Amino acid sequence: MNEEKLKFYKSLGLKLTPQRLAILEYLENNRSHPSAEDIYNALKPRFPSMSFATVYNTMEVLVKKGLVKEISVESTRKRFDAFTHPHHHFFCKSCKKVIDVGTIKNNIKTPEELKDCELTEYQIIFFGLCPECKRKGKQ
Amino acid sequence: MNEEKLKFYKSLGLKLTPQRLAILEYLENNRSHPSAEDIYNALKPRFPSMSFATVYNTMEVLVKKGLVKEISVESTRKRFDAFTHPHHHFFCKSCKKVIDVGTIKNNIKTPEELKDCELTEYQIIFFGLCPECKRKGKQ
DNA sequence: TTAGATGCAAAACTTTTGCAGTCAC
DNA sequence: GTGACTGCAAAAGTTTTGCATCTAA
Repeated sequence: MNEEKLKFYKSLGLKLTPQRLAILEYLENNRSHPSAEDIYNALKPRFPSMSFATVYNTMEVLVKKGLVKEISVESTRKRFDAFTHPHHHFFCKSCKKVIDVGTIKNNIKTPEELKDCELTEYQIIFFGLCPECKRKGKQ
Repeated sequence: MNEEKLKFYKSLGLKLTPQRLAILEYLENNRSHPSAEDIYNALKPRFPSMSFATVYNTMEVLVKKGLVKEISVESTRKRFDAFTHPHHHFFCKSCKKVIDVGTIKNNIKTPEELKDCELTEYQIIFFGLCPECKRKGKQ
């Protein structure tokens, strides 16, 4: 990880432990929208003593700092997304893969039903089968 | 529940046990997008012996028959929606309430990234604070 | 009569919590 | 040195599973 990034992370008030750096590095090079377990498994070889508590704690901090988003594609576990530019998602019902989708051209207006709400964002999630699962005839 | 509905449910091949009828009735008059526990708690008084297994089993069947949808607004538990006309959702980050939103006027085109996928549907979820939580200054 | 549903309990899976020890700053 | 982080283990919350019993059709 380069100096600039390290400075940036420190400027956010993050205490940069080896575990956190490893998580940040893993997320940087990753568009797979990993679950907590994915992160844990990926880092286990380098940090055999690392615990789930550390993963969850770190992810909570990163979400608070705005570096990571939780996405609600699966209804029974969290998936994390470190690509924070506005975009949307596709979720494969068969293999649970998530694919990034660029922003939608036509702007979506605030619906009438929500005029008294305080809106912070919206997500669009497409569902179906990814190319691989489609080809394999999954459903 | 009227005759017509009963016939309709039977025509789907549903075995209509008292518990199932109660769940169907509960869902019919309900736009709160209940969790499994909400359903369980609502029916417990009438069916003190009912179990979670029955709730989950029934919901699985109803989802398969297309009478109910699972919605992914929370990432740690399922929420069910028995209103099957096309629509979208708002999720209050504070009180977890879900509000129905009508379909969006401008059609959303299939994104280029997904041209090789088999798409079955898309969901739009708005996030923020509902009017009550906004007024109370929640966050 | 019987395929399929129920109820119960145990297990599985994911996330959260408390706390003692440790470490980045 | 100190506040924040880590690791561990236990607990909490949700969903799934196996199986004996029961029941709607």
